[in-house]
Amino acid sequence: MSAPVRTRFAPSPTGYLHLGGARTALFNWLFAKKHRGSFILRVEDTDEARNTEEARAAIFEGMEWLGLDWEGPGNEGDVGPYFQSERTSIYQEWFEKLKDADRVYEDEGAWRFRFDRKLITMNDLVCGEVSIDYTNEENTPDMVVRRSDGSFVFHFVNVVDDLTMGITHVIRGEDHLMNTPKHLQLIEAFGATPPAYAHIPLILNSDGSKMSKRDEGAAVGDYPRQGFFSDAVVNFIALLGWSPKDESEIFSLAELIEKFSLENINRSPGRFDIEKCKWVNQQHLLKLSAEEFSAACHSDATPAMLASVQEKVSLLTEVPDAVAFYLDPDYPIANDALDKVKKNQASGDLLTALAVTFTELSDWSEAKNSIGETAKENGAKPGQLMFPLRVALSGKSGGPDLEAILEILGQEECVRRINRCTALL
RNA sequence: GACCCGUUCGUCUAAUGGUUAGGACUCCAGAUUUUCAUUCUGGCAAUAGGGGUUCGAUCCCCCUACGGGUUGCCA
Repeated sequence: MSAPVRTRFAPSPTGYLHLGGARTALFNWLFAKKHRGSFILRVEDTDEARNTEEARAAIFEGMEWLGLDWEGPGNEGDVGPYFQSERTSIYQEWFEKLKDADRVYEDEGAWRFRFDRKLITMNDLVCGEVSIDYTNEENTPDMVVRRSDGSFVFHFVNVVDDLTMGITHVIRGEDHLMNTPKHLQLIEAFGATPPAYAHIPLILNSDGSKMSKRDEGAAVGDYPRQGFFSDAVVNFIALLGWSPKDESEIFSLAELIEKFSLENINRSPGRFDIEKCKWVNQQHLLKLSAEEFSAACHSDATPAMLASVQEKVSLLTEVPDAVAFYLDPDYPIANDALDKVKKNQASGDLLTALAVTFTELSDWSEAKNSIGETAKENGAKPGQLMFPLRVALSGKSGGPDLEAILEILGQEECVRRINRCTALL
């Protein structure tokens, strides 16, 4: 019988939540949920220069937006505090243990931890068995655990926190793989049992370079205003470095929990592809009910208008543009669309005839049928009239279904827009 | 430089010691939608290179190349 799973995400407040960090958080969260364990958020705010209120808020806001709930700040459990800045007495206490065991020594005011000079082998849940040779002091000099100003360094606090918080699984970026033997040495010196480790591959830019703050897609905080849906972003980053091993690709959070496992995490770094991310977003948008979609849009447009564009957009930010022609009676007709209409000499006459038909129509619900009839009466195929009509009504060559446009705009407005268009031909 | 990890279509990935190496995004072409940016069908496109082991390697081993990571009194 093993202890209940406890995972953690331990970001430092840098002012934004990195996409890679978000995925690390997600994997920890998924693993904890999957095993009905706890997911702890611990803020590594020991670097005072960057540690501001806003910097901390960016983490919480990002996590909330992604829908990852945590034990930690704002939702305290019994292993707090959850800010490293409030844990110095704990570090103090654990540092004494190292002193008592004679594993640290002073060096120019700082304290160094004396490594055991041997081969350290770790058994990573993702990377498998990896060994690092600590017999060579040149390559692995004793590390500073306490600075000359009295503060403790990352490796030390990270290990003490994981131990005192009862963390069972450390899932973190591969950039920490080489840190792990150091952590293992510390844990051994404390006489404690190490957690299981799983190092996940990094996320790179689409050109393979390291993703940093200013790169496209790097900051989770940018996604909402770019029109992404949180479930879609979660879905997309889950697929970067992890695979369900079948051909499914679109999942809800609940389905992800169900399917997730550490064994299915890859070893090689993945590149961020905004196009695929948009496509995943579109798939999630398509799954929403008309009500959910229109609520997500936060738009002044009517539900009918929004419903007509739901399957036409891949980002929420495309919605205002997609419905703009409904709301603006003077919505300009795009030049390229108008040029296409002009290509067919008959367009003008067809539209003029249709304006007459529409005006005389007593039952507006018959509008769509009357298009084909009008075309035939004028010796044309329905398609030759449909396209000019679309352009006349919406000002664009593509958009919602014509029947929806007809219905939403209404008889009078449709006639007016047709006449406005023929005047330009 | 040293050490560690990795390498399947442009990208995300699946698979197996024996497959026409599968799917998805993108792109292109058809279809259908009387309109369309939806949908459907089809197409382009990959096992980094060289050695082994083996009847047979994408898969196992070695070397090289390339990519990434670590090498702080940053986290």
